[in-house]
Amino acid sequence: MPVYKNHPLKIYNSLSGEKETFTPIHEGAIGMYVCGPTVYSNVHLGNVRTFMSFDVIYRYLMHIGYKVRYVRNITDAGHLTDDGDVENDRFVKQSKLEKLEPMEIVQKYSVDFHKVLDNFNFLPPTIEPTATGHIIEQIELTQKLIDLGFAYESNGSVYFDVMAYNEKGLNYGELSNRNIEELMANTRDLDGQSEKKNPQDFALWKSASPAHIMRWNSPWGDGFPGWHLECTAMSTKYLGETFDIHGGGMDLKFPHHECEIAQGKACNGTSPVNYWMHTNMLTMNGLRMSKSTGNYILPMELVSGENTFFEKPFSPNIVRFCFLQAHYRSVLDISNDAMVASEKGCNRLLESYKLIDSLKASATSTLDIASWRKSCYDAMDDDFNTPILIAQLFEGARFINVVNDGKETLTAEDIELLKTTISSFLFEVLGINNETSSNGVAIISEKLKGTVEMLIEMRNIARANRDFALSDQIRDQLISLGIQLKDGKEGTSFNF
RNA sequence: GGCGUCGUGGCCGAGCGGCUAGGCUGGGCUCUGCAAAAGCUCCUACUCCGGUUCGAAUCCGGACGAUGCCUCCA
Repeated sequence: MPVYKNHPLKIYNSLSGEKETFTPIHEGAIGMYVCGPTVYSNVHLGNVRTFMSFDVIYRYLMHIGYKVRYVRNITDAGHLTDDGDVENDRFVKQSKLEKLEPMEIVQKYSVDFHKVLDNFNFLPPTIEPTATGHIIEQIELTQKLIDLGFAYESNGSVYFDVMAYNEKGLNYGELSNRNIEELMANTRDLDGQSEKKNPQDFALWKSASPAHIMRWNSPWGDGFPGWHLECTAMSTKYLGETFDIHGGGMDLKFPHHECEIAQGKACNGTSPVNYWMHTNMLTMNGLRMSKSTGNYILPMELVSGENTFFEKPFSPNIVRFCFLQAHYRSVLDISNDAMVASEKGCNRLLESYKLIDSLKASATSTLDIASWRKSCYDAMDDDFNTPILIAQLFEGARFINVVNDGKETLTAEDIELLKTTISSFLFEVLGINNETSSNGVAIISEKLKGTVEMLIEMRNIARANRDFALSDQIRDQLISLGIQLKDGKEGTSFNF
């Protein structure tokens, strides 16, 4: 029997507003689509949190035996800053600012995006399609929507007709709980909206002015695709007309995901997605991060320490651990205190794990490892509750420590079970990197290691001679260099 | 104004009708030449006001306060 059979997954579905028992369309296989970044600037830390949530979801689904096709797109065209103004193409705007070609902007920030994700130990998606690579599919979809009476052409642009959609008994607004009449009443008039029949109509294809560099030929003249359409085009192509999971940030719910549902239903008559998942926002020091207010930090600035918000650098491992200590549907606030707390906690987990191979097996176990292991799975099966999983891992760390102290006993089989459970959840599922040292710095040099060992030896001689002034001097000077000596029963060891 | 979400101990953060996570900080203990580090251990909170219930942080109503979306945004 496949492993996932033992794991009745519950997923909170944004569409119904309830936790639902997860049933994939195809036995044993899952199609998952997550809206990727628009590569016109550096990835936002909040972006990292969203993608990290889905990274862990992807990892867990595979861990319990599912075959997962994970599609995460890259938006490299068509994302306007203002739907009404063609000249607000993000890429064109940014290319003028940086004096680069639009595709140089795309390349620059795609590279940045992947670099950050590598640093944070992300698994790559199985397919990472780009909008510009799917222009033909988007043109075809646009044509289909026109043919079916869901879209109209106007001045070389094509818009989705929200009223026509609603008149056919389909319900625009079902995901975000919006009422179309109220939407109309509350929409501000924007410049350039005149070519739309209705302010709620959204662009499927945008006509490009002669000055516009990013342009493709279409039945309606030169132009570029609308943002909402690319996700429908790519998800349909790689995952089918209806697929299992679609994810993204909370703020994409409306209008982006709402539009995807409308496009999918209009084209295929069925809702494109069975389970909608939305991650919540990340705040810093209690405030929303935004460039304009200055409450803003780049992922790599957090790692390098080159910023004014945090007193020290934090390794990607610690950031990952911190993010996963909150549930993906909750707002998470990061601050110096929160990061320091995460660093200590994460290190405690990692340090205890190092002891597991030296644990002595006993004839009987006084701890119930099997039921503890089950509670780890229960946590993840309940809408991917990583905070509870982490709490359980701390319980596992305690098990190691009390057995190590001889206060409890474990059989060899239970020790092995404890080890594989911690390692599969901590490293494989949560994606914590076990290769780095406690503060995330890569392996120290042999020379430095030898030097510190020599100093420890000299200090031990001083201690044997009761020359505590000298021994304490060695200890204190090393600590001021960031090298922590640890006197234990087995001698002295050290930590960076 | 419309549609949502949320308010938990010093801090972060789960839980979401009874059994009251976890981390950090702080106290105690063990270890130690003394420390540090580490380990064990202790510290019972749910914005306010009503209501439902044998029983509410958890459900319902209201107030207040935060916050997201409604215009690009993870």
